[in-house]
Amino acid sequence: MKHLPHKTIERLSQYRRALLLCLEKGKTHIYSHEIAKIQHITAVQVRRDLMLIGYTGTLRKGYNVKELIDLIGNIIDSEEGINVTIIGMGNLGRALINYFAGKRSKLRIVAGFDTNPDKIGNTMSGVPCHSIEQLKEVVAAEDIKVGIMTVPADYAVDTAELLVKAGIKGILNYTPKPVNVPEGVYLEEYDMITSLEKVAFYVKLQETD
Amino acid sequence: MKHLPHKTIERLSQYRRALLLCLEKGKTHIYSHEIAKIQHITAVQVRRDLMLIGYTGTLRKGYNVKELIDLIGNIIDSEEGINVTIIGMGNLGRALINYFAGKRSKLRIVAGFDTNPDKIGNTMSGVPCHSIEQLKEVVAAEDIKVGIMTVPADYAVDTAELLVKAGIKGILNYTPKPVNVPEGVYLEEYDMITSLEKVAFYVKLQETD
DNA sequence: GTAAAAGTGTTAAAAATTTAACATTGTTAA
DNA sequence: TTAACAATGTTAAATTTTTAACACTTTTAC
Ligand SMILES: NC(=O)c1ccc[n+]([C@@H]2O[C@H](COP(=O)([O-])OP(=O)(O)OC[C@H]3O[C@@H](n4cnc5c(N)ncnc54)[C@H](O)[C@@H]3O)[C@@H](O)[C@H]2O)c1
Ligand SMILES: NC(=O)c1ccc[n+]([C@@H]2O[C@H](COP(=O)([O-])OP(=O)(O)OC[C@H]3O[C@@H](n4cnc5c(N)ncnc54)[C@H](O)[C@@H]3O)[C@@H](O)[C@H]2O)c1
Repeated sequence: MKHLPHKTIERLSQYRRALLLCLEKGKTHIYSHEIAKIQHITAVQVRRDLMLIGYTGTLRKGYNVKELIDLIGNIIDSEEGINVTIIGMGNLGRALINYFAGKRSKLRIVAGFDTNPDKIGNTMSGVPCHSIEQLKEVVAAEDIKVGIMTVPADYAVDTAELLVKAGIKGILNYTPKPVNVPEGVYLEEYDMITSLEKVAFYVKLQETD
Repeated sequence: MKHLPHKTIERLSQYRRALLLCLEKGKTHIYSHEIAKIQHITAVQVRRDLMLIGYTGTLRKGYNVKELIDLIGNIIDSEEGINVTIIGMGNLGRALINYFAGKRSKLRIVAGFDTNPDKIGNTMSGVPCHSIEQLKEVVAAEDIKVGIMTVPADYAVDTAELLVKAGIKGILNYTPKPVNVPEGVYLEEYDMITSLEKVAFYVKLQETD
């Protein structure tokens, strides 16, 4: 397996999420078309993705849920796991910490940062909130690789720069302000407004035919 | 203009966001390569998108920020605006209401719904919280077209069904549980875990070369 | 025992998206 | 005045992503 398409990476994460639910329900095997239905894609695409990662199901019984979960883990997780931090423990930051807690054993939110003195020193859902001043120090000490940005938009650019300087290798930016990172740092940005506008657009489109 | 690519729609929303910031800063014109830089894409792609919507800039001065904002609005917004509701006024729901409030004049969050009696009857950031029992009624009365789902994952499927039955035409699902909607209802799903796993994957990839 | 059915895996084709190439045109400066 | 420049707009090519086609294999039904 040399080079997985970006879209395949995303789907693998989604397949795993779906498979974990199946496992909970006691399902041991699953067909490509079942996965496809859940994800609103085609069975061919599922089979193709699995082909790319070299997984082969049992003919006529489909895929072994447990095996597949493990294989996807081998591919997208890093063995030792990855430590993550959240910058900006406001509404969204807190919601995210709460949401992520314990969701994936290989993704650990180990620290949060803020500038508000009332928040610094507290822990939220088990995650300690540090002063942003200590970013570099804590990132090094805790071997944090990924940062999630949930600071006010006006601080987005500065925060990204701080993260990069602290040695972070990946940034997930939830502020609506695009930031720049140097080569070697992976950046993902998401704005909920864009998603909502997209939905609104297609609703409008459907109405007017 | 017959058929805009899905990706172009997303980018138009992002261009507008960037342009609005420029406008605030008093910038009247902008070059394709400037927009491109902000969005981490190429200038060609920007020009191509604008070509698709039939906007023509002034040679050597670039694009008129105000004009372009208006044109993008004409394309992606609906004239009368669209009323939106949020189902599940918990951590994420509240954060979203707070975030969206007043962001786009054509996207109005006019109601929220919950099952928790302590929440029903209150308003949050000016948005009234109704009982989920009243969904159909309020959706009709307020002419709500789009629903954002932030209920616990276990209620996602039922909630989607309720929304469809109430006559909603577009759903933005932030629960990690994929749902199904009939033809004629536009569905967009987003799971933050997938984004985080993607970032983690590319960080790992970069480390191991 | 054999044919039909229902899966998987893979190669090939199609479609969507991005990138390149380049013609065109105001602007600037020698 | 005119050549160089730096931008846009557009057609064509390349790339990425999805979909189709189909060979193959086990199970099931008769
Ligand atoms: N709330 C949402 O649902 C939502 C959705 C999408 C995007 N966003 C974006 O996420 C960001 C946060 O939104 P929110 O609603 O949580 O806002 P918030 O004001 O509740 O939280 C921001 C937090 O960041 C802290 N902060 C401020 N400056 C900081 C700095 N320089 N370094 C570290 N921490 C700092 C503040 O003290 C606060 O705790 C905003 O950019 C917002 O646009 C929010
Ligand atoms: N918190 C996050 O950052 C985050 C991020 C991504 C996804 N999510 C997902 O979003 C959803 C909400 O997360 P949260 O952290 O806000 O949870 P939460 O428990 O804080 O909020 C859920 C809200 O939904 C209400 N509710 C429960 N059943 C309902 C029903 N049938 N109809 C209407 N309302 C109902 C609850 O009363 C509560 O107010 C979950 O599915 C979660 O997985 C959350």
